[in-house]
Amino acid sequence: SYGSVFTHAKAGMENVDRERVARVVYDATVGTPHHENETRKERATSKRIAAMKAKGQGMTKTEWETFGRRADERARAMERTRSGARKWLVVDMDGFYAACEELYDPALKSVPVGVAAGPSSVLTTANYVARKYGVRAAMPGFIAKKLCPDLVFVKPDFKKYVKASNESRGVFAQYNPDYIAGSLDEAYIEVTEYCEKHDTTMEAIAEEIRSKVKEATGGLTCSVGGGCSRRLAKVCSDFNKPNGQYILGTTRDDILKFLRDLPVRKMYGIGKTLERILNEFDIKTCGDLLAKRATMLALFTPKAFDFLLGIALGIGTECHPRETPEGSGGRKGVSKSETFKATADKAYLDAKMTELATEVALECQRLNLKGRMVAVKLKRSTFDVIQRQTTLAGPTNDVKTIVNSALRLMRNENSIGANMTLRLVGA
DNA sequence: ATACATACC
DNA sequence: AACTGGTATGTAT
Repeated sequence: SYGSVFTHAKAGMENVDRERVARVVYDATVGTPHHENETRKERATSKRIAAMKAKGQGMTKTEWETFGRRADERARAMERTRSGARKWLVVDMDGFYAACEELYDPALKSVPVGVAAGPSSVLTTANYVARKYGVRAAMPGFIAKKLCPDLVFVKPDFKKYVKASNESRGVFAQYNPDYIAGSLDEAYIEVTEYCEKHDTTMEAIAEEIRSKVKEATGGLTCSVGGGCSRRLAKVCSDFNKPNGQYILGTTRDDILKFLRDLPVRKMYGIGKTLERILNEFDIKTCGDLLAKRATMLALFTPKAFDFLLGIALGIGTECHPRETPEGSGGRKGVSKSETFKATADKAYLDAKMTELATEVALECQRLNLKGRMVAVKLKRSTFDVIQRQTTLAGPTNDVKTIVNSALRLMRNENSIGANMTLRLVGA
């Protein structure tokens, strides 16, 4: 499991000794509750795969032919929506948090750095020196330390990141004030109009943005991808990372050529589990995905099929999310959760839940939002997650209502298993 | 509507 | 010994 999470290609990790990383990670974790839980989840995925395979094997030749025809029809229908008229850029800062820290302490540039709240919590970023050892974001600190004993831990300091983020956003706004901020270190910018107006190209703008961002932030580098949809621009932003750019042509031919040998895992939305499932059906690249469209139609849900076919053809929403009904809405949820030393102490858990649910209510009030549903998340010492939710009479952001609902949901579970030991609660 | 899994940064 | 936190969305019932 860890193998596929921690060793799959990430910028700066091309020459990593994957075997060593897999071994170190395994040795450090085998037998732990977390590892047991991962194994349990893997077995669930295996079951899912087995069911899909059985379904496929149970189908007659005629049924397969029908799926083949219908998959072709769907592909033709999707082709009719291909336009290629828009120009999207995605800007992604390189090793953002770590790079920000290096800005304030240049000595960090030459040593392996991991940004994490503490030496045993999870890394938010690793600098490129650390990545050579296989250390990367999302890796627990104690494993990172095993891979790279000289790793220097730096605590995250969001003030630095917000400042740099705002500086970079000042640059994006010059090209389109309606850019979409993904996170602090990522943005989607539509430059169709800008290219028209200034008679320029995505390539030229990408160069400009990279140099202006470096200037505005006092030295941070970023990578830029370009294409006719957000999805394609996004993959391209990773193609020449760090401090690089890649602009994909906008014709069908350019796109299919690019996708043919591109591993499916590179695409936004395909993670470790879906990659594993697809691999089981001999689908490794986006080209394979297109070739096996009949299999996908037969075995995946309609939504999943549309998603995968869109990836295979390189067709995705080219418009701004505000132009679609779904994208026009604002925020959909507010939550707070906290991990602590596993305990069954009801008084402690009650107090924690009260504290977190209160914060959620106050955050809703601050944002002027009301919710219709309260959900709690409990994580047992065994790492399995329990989620319970309740629908309220009407939208609210009242502290008492939210706290009481959350407590009731948690107590319901607690009364079932008297020995429930939790390591996280959230609302 | 509810429970839970997956994915992203 | 030790594996986050926040948000969104998909799947299954």
